[in-house]
This record gives sequence, C-alpha cells and structure tokens, in this order.
Amino acid sequence: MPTTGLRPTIYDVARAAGVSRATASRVINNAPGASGPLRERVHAAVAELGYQPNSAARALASGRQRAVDVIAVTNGPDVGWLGTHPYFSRVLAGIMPVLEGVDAQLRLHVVPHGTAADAIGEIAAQATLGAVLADATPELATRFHRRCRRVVSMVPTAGSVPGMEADNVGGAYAAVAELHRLGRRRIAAVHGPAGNPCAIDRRTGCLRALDDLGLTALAGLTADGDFYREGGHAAALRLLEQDPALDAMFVACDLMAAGAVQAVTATGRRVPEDVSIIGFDDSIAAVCSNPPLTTMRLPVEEMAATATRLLLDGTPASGHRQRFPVELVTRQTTQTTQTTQN
Amino acid sequence: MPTTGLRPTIYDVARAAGVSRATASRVINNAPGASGPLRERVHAAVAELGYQPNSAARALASGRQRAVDVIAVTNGPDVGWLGTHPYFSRVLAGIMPVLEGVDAQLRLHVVPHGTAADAIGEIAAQATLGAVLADATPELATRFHRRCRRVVSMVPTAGSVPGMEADNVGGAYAAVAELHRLGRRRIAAVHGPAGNPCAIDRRTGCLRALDDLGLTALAGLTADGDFYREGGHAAALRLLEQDPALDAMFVACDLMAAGAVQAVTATGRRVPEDVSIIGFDDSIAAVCSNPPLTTMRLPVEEMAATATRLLLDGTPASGHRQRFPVELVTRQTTQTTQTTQN
DNA sequence: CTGAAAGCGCTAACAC
DNA sequence: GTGTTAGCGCTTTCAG
Repeated sequence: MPTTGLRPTIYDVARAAGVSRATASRVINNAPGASGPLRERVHAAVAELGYQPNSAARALASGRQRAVDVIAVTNGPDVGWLGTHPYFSRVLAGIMPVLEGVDAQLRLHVVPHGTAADAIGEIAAQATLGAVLADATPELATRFHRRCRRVVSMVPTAGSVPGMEADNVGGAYAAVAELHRLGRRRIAAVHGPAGNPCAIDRRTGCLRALDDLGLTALAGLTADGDFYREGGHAAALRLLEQDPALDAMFVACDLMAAGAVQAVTATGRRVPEDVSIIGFDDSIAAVCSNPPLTTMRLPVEEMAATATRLLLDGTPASGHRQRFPVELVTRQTTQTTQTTQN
Repeated sequence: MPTTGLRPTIYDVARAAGVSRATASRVINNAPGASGPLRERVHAAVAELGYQPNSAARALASGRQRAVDVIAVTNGPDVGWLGTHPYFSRVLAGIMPVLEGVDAQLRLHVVPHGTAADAIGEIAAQATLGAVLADATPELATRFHRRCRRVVSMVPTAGSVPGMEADNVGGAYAAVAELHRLGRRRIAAVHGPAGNPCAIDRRTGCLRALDDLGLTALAGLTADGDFYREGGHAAALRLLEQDPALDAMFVACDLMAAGAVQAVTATGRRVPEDVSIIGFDDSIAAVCSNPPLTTMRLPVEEMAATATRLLLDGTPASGHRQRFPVELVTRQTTQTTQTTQN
C-alpha cells in the first residue's frame, strides 16, 4: 500500500512520522487520543511533505462535508439576476469572513423557482454543515427543513425553520415617522412585490405609521414595485402624477429608491428640498444614488454571519429565531443642509 | 453488503434493477456500454428509490470533483468587500447560468492577499473542473497555473495562463474620443489604482486618446482613485478645484463615476450640461447613479460564462486568450436631450 | 494511548 | 454488453 502518486496521502504522513494512519488522522483533525511526542512528529511530517487532506475522501469516510450551501431561488428563468441585485452579494459578504480559517467551503446554488423543490431536496440530501436560504419562500424553507435540520433562513419563514428576522415592520414604521418628523405630510409609498414576505412586513409597518400619524388618507398614495430600480422609477412617476404635490416618499428598497430619486429629479423637483425620500436596505444603491439615500439599514451581513455561525456550531434548534434591528441611516435625501459630507 | 441506511445507494439501485453496480453506474452517468432494456430498468429504479448519487464518493472514486472554484483575492484583511463591489457579483452572475443543469457545483473562495499563495495552492491541489480567477494578480495566476492547468483568469495576466481579455485600452480610448466628439475640450480623468492591470490599461487608452486628439496638455488633469465610490468622489472634487472650468470627466470605473457625479452636482454644476461624465464597467452603479451613467460596458458576465464553458470543455490550452470588446452605452451623463428614457 | 482493520459509496479496469 | 473486483484516501470502531 505504499503511495506512489504525486500528492502525499495520510499514509505517507503516517509512515514518515513512524505512526499508524489512525494516529496521523487523529492529530491532523486534532481529535483526542494521541499525544505529546507523536503529535509533534506527525505535524512535522505534514509540514515536510506538504500534506493536504483530500476533502472528498474525508467527506466520504466521515459522512459529512465541510461545506455550507447558500441557496438562492430565482423567479424567472434568468439565473443571472444576481448581477443586478445587491442583496445576495451582501449575504455572501456576511458569510465569507466567518468561514475564514475554519476549513469549510462555501457552495453557491442558484435554483430556478420551477425546479426549486427538487434542487433543494438534492442539496438537503448531501450532508453538509448546513444551508443558508437567502430568499426561499416559506414553503421551500419548510420543505428543506423537513429533510435536513441544518438550515437557517434569511427571510421571514414559516413555523419551525430556524431564521434570522429583521424588524421590517418596525423599520418601515420608523421611516414614515421620520418623514413626518421632518414636517412632511404628503407621504407617498412604493411597496415591494405583493407576495414577498419582506415586502409585506414593510408595507404593514408603513401603513401602520400612516395610520398612527393620522395620515390614513395617504394610504391610497402608493404603488407596487418589483424590488428593482426600473419598478421604483416607474412607480415614482405614477405617484407624482397622482399627486404632483407630494413631499415625501418611502420606498421599500434602495434599488427602487434610486430609481425614484431619478424620477423625481427628472420631473424638475429637487431632492430633498421638494421631496424627501427614504429607502430600505442600505445597499450599494443607496450610496450610488445622487443625492445619496437616507435609508433603513437591514443588517444583512450581520444576519448572514450569524446564520453561518449557527450552522458551524451544530444543528440549530428547531424554531430558533434571532431578531435584528433595522436602523435609520441619514444621508442626503432627507436633509436639506448641504454639508459636504460624503 | 445490502444497504440498510436511509439513503439509497447505487447498490440498492442495482439490486432493484436486477443489474450489477457497474451497469447501474454506467447508465446513471450515461456512459457507453449499457443499453436498451437495462437502461430503462435502472432509470426506473432510480426514480422509484429517489436515488441521488453521493458526490463525495463519486469524487473520491473518480479522482475529480464536479466543481468549479471561483477565487477572489481581497486586498485588505476585510473579506467582506464583496458587499460593496459589483464586479464579483457579475462574475458569479455570468457563471451560474452555464452551470445550470450540468451537475457541477460552484465553490467560492475569498482569500486575503497575504495568505493567497497558500490558499491558491490548496485549491489547485483538489482536482476539480477548474478555477476562475476573478481578480488574481499575474503572479498568483501563474502560481496557480503551475500547479493546475485547469484555470482561467478574468483579468490581464502574465504569460501562459489562459485568460479572458477585455479591450480596456480601446474602451478608455473610445470614451475619451466620445467626450471629444461631443465637443468637450477640457477633459479630466480619474484613473484606478496604480498597480491594477485593468486600471493601467484604461489609463493607457485614455492617455493615448488625449494625445491623438491634441489634448496632451490635459494629461496632467488626472487623479488616481481606488475603484470605490469614495475615491471617485474625492478625486472629482480635487479635479474640480484644479480646473473649475473642466467640462468632462472620464472615470475608470462606475463606482467611482457615481461618486464623481455626486461631487460634480454637489458643487452646483449640472451633469451633463456643465460636465459630461463617462464611466467604465456598466455595473449596477451606472444605473443607480443620477443621472444614469453613460459608460463603457465591460462584458463581465459574458467573460465569466465563456471562462466557465472553457473549463467545462476540458483543460484550456496554455496561453489561450479570448478577447472581448468594450462598448459605449449611452445614458444620461453625456446627453443633454432630456428624453424620458432612463 | 496506539494500531489493525473495516468500510464510506462510487468508478474503472479487467474478465466473462 | 455485463458483471467482478479492486481500490480512491480517509475516519472510526475495536482490540491491544
């Protein structure tokens, strides 16, 4: 059984260290049951030979892959939507630092909505450290959770699926309240897609604030967007036509808000002097907009990092929930003072 | 050897179909040497048992993992830069559709510059379908290529490393020429980081155009940015101070260009009436900017898709190069006509 | 505390 | 064509 191939195997390490493969394995995985002098010899052998464990063999033998799966579901046939949606990048950005140095790989799965059920089943079947569901619907999340408990969802999900929950309702409420505090009284709103859980919560918070503020009449001054810039642009134009004198807009995501800012200025109005705008997310769209967007920050990176740590720590408890605040980040679409900050 | 576990193995499939494991394997991988009736029986068994191949076992036995690795190198310790840089998302967006349905997984590696050499060695050691280097330096790319030929780089790289090459020089040249064609004569430029290969090419193209156009004197009206919005903002401010009458800017990436647009309008100038701006990339920053950016489109998605297909097709030939054009996308930072397109 | 041995589930020569 | 037989490189009982 001596190894001949170019890449050293654990067998080579064991031989070089003068121990058995079992012992070599133990020290390499720093598992208990090997000690002192032997550990050193093995480590030395590893260093000398430049040994690198074969992850496939390891996965096969142990029955578990050192990988976390990130799953995104696309709506259309267009699997490339990612390129234009900052959200997914942020979840990746949140996950990566926590995977740093823990010897776990990150696998990406973008599954078309149609085949999502099957695809999710396949992924759940491979025993990995677990999966982060970026935007799965409650049904899909539940389905995954039934097959594999090592999973956590990043969006509001049903029942027992462990999830990270941002205070979308509270954030939207706070945004409208802020607009009101600024003296705005004709507040329009651009909501997200009707069926989207996050969008529903944000809409709820917005409506509730309008109501509490005695602005109930404005509940009709709304349009539905698609969480993309184009939708925000179009919705804003529609709203402006519906009430040319509106003085503020709450827009349920930054991408749409960026489009709204473009629409508002294109009609000759000034932002924020004539109309104040507050977005949601604090994504890259917020800072690229001109003027930069005041927005409600959704701590996506933190949420994703927490989700990942949960998976790394073991199987998350069924029904586990972790709440995250959504906070106001003031930039220039709400403040008239032209300070030369950013 | 009958299997007892919950997940069916190929052994179960073989038994159910009344064939040997080898035959089952053949039809599952639709390899030659199994035919007609048997194929059907195996397929039926697969369907009935809900068999799903174990990827680890497959990888171990075949010596090759069905995975493509995407590698990004970060400059700082901050592995989360992704969240704010649209480029990486675009390479992912380009890769994913081509991996769709080919039973190959996508693995992400973000390695800090410091440990990049080691990390890259480890990745090269695992035999996968190959790696796409998103932003590796020529040295790192060469290093990887020495250990593993199944690799292609997305940025200008040294020698024999297969690579996708966008016409950065030509694109920058065309941008400046366009500004000139529009009647602009005081054209400033914001370049990228000094050592970045793409930035270098864009700078070259810009300078060459300035020269050919007889605008050599302007070669001094430049600033170096960092490929981030903040850098573009600051650079634009500096330039405006240096020459308050400048009437155009060529900015080497959209993120910086978005910052430049903000800076220009913040000083009371109008875009594009007072100063025209052309960015580079055609990333999400271009459309979120206000007004939306005219830019030179770098076909990142196409490049990434091509790179991936190359890997899927086998080992790319050493020194293989594929060129991509960089084309002008006209939006509103160069056109005064206020058509309501956006 | 250490080693021997038995697989993990699959593929790939090699015989039939 | 199809089945038999070895392993792939590692982990993990189980003895010693």
